[in-house]
Amino acid sequence: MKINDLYIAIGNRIKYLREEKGISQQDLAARCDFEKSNMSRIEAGKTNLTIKTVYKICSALNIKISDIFYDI
Amino acid sequence: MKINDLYIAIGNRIKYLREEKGISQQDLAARCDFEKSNMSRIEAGKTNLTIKTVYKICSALNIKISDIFYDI
DNA sequence: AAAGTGGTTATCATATATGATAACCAGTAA
DNA sequence: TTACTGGTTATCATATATGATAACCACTTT
Repeated sequence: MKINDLYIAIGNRIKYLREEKGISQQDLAARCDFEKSNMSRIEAGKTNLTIKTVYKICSALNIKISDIFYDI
Repeated sequence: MKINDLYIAIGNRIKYLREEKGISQQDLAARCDFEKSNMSRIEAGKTNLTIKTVYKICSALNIKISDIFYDI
């Protein structure tokens, strides 16, 4: 897998898990303490996330980090 | 879990998986195309890894990304 | 002794993730 | 119409991860 495809897969996974919880991008962003624009960037797979950011998102979604990488 | 404990847990996990494969830090670093000093820093949990770096390490160890976060 | 292996720590420059702001679009409600 | 919600994109400053180098330690081998 190419690295950009990995970013996109992670973004898609976050989007899927977020929608599963029925919350909006801006809600999730608020729970993570950052702006909705950044959440959009993340879900679009436009950034090479750090573990800290993944951790914030997982905490906000109340899931484990491994849930993000399930089947990746 | 505090964020620094997460970094340390990930570093420990990488160390464990590396030793399981019976390779040295410097070998793993070489496979990842970076210096052994950086590998030491990573295993010590002194850095907030990016996905790209995790990906390089997993590729070098021939494991899945989710293996790094197993039980974390 | 000298050389090699495995690992740690400090330091630096450079690339880039993050956090923030603003402008924008589409759809819906008042 | 206006206002609100949900999302996207561009841009910027600042913080920091990465990549690299060097010095160092302990241990083993020659």
